Amino acid sequence: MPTLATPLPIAARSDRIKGCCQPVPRPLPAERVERLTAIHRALADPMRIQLVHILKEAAQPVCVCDFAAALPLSQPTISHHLAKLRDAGIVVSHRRGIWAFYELDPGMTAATRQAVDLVL
Amino acid sequence: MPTLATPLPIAARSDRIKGCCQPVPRPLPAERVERLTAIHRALADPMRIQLVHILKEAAQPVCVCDFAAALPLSQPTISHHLAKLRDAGIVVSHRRGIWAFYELDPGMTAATRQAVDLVL
DNA sequence: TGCTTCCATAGATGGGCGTCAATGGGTACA
DNA sequence: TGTACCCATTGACGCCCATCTATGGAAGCA
Repeated sequence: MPTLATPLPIAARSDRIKGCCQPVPRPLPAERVERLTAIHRALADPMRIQLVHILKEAAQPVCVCDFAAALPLSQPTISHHLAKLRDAGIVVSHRRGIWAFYELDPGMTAATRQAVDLVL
Repeated sequence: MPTLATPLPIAARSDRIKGCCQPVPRPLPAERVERLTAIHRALADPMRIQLVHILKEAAQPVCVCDFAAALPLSQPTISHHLAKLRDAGIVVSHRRGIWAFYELDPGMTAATRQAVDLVL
């Protein structure tokens, strides 16, 4: 039962059942954890960071072909990353003719917005 | 050469070399991208989110055995996650006797701090 | 010294993820 | 109708990661 102030002998843990030092706070709800994890997982890739950076700098929605011109990735891979960002609620897409344009989701969650703000 | 205002015919792309729509901003420096990716990758796991949550709630440094009591993970796995958080500059550890205590890194980067603030 | 306890590391394993080539669907233009 | 072009999806491959069991190192106590 180690204590920062007065560490007790190891043997003095007769009342110990689980843990040893301090009571642990109630864990975060699973749903909340899942949302936080999803946000970070979506941004835990260098190429997706670059995609978000491009979208933050752009004044207008960005065509997929421009992402392909800016990054050393094949077109399917870029499409894959953009889909990940869309599933995470970070970007939205709309087609115009044969082209697909992406922009940061205006209805982004506050937490998501705060995570995106880190990209700069 | 699609434009949002006045989309041009596909054939009208005689000057196209790479890309088609708008000029893309200069990509973020590789070092900056690496740092951002590392922060998000460190938090892109549900158990590490819980670890950070416990540390945010705790008034004192937390013993490893308390993490083990709070989470449904084996002790080596918890040690593994704590090492990941330490490598990311999120937590620091110090031993006291046979125990190891962890706390949020007081010298955390501003960006890291902002990411940790999301956990609640 | 020997025993116990706590924590970290090593090795192994299964699953998830990033990437590409190939393919398909859909739109524009002749 | 046919052709060219853009984008998304699929399948495959390789790598990283989360997890466990087993082991080792370090400190306290008898």
